Amino acid sequence: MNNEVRVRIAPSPSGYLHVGTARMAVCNWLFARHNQGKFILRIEDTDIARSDPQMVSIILESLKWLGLDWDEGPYYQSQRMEFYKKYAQILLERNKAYYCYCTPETLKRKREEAAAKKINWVYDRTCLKLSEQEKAELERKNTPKAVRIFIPEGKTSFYDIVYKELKKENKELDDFVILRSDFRPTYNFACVVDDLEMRISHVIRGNDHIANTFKQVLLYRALGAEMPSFAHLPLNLAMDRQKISKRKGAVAITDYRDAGFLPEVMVNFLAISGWSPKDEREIMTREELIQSFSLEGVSQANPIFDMQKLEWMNGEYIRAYDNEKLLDLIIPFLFKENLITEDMAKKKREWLLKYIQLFKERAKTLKEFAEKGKYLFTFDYQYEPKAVSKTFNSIEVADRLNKFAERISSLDDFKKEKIEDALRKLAEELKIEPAQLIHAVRLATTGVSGGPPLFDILELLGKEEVIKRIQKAVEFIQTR
RNA sequence: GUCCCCAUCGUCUAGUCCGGUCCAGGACACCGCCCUUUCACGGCGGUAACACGAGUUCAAAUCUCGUUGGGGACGCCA
Repeated sequence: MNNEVRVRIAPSPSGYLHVGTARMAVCNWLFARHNQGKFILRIEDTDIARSDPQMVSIILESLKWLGLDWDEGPYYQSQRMEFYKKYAQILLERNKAYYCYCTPETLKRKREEAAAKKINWVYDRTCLKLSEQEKAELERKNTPKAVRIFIPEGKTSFYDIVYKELKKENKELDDFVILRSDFRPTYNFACVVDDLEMRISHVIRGNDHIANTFKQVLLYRALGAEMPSFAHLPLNLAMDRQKISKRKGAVAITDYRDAGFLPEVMVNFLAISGWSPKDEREIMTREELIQSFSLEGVSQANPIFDMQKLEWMNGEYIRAYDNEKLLDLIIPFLFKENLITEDMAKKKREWLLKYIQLFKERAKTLKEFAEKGKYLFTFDYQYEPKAVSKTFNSIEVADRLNKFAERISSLDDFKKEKIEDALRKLAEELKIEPAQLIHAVRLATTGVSGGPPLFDILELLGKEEVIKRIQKAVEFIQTR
């Protein structure tokens, strides 16, 4: 099984699961599932200072939430140090790498000097030119040393599934460090060693890694190893065409979860951002995505992350969702807003299902259920100022509301049809448009001017509550 | 400063490999109409793009070159 598809997602635990990383995870996962391959999770935590174990659990949680199950791992680079040492040793023995005794301070100074003169800096190979005597002397003094790869002359090229043939002159590259003076590997080296050891068949990652890939190809060559296939995917950008960052809105996948987006929407949306199935489909099930996904269909230009389209898609999914399942997803949001108690969640399930049905066509996110329908859960709602001046514009309105309250108090069966009958009849008697009364009642009982059909709302509120609310409004109008 | 990549409606894209079927198709957003007590949903319709300039060709969104614009990378970060 040498041609088994094995892909990986390799987040670094220096932050939450970024949407960009999540998109890469989605593409890798879809590619693995499409080809009946393996999806491997590897945590790139060689930078101890910037790695946080707590972040690891958030990343795992985020991947699970998205439903991107992995077949192997998580592997931790911090626990694989012997591999990196072993491979570095091989390169050293074959003279493909050499020790560098330069201090980071010296290198930084040289780099800055070069920048000041506006010249391109590559490592000047100071330590490659060291004589045996000089080396012995440095060794005797126990000078810290890093390991650098030796970049040969020539050019390096590789075939990218998305970008086709990519090449670069080796002189543009420098002898980069592969092992730090404390023996920890650098990113490019650890990445190659692990991809090799894990028998990764396809490296699918962001196009910001193209420059790294040249270095990695050189590493594979130096090791005499066979290379995986590469596919660099375009990067999602924020609306201003810059990289998505915290300042520009939600970056962590958990932020989207907390804002009320469905995991299947995130997967669907992330999948079709930068990739298209080539037909007119956009909303696709997980199975359809797996079935149609291919790296050949990935575009080369960086797509902008379109929040409005994400919201639209979330709304589409919500509308298509089964009410029972939807309710279970919404309940946590109701808790968070303190709209219901555990007890109510159990006992008022039927009522909550009706409420869900009413707001289903109006919500773009799960969170909106808790926001738009808030007035159903609390008596402590405010009247929209604009609607007040438009609808509660005379004392007459208070009289009409009182009359309506009287009418409904005599209703035995507080069902929407009956309520509607009562209201229309009253409007006729008062010689006003039913709409006029409807708007007044809506504002009185909900505090807002729009929303689901009024009679459904009233039925849901119940007779006593509606009457109480009308009284509240009447008092409000009278004291204006 | 050096290098790499990209370029179709405001946004995501189809078409580009294998030039003619494209006075460029779909979706989001926007606008209008219908439905309607409202807000939505839904239905119908509309505005809107081949970055620019050369070249090749009977014919170019599609091929070539240049310009411009955008993105990315240049660490003992990942």
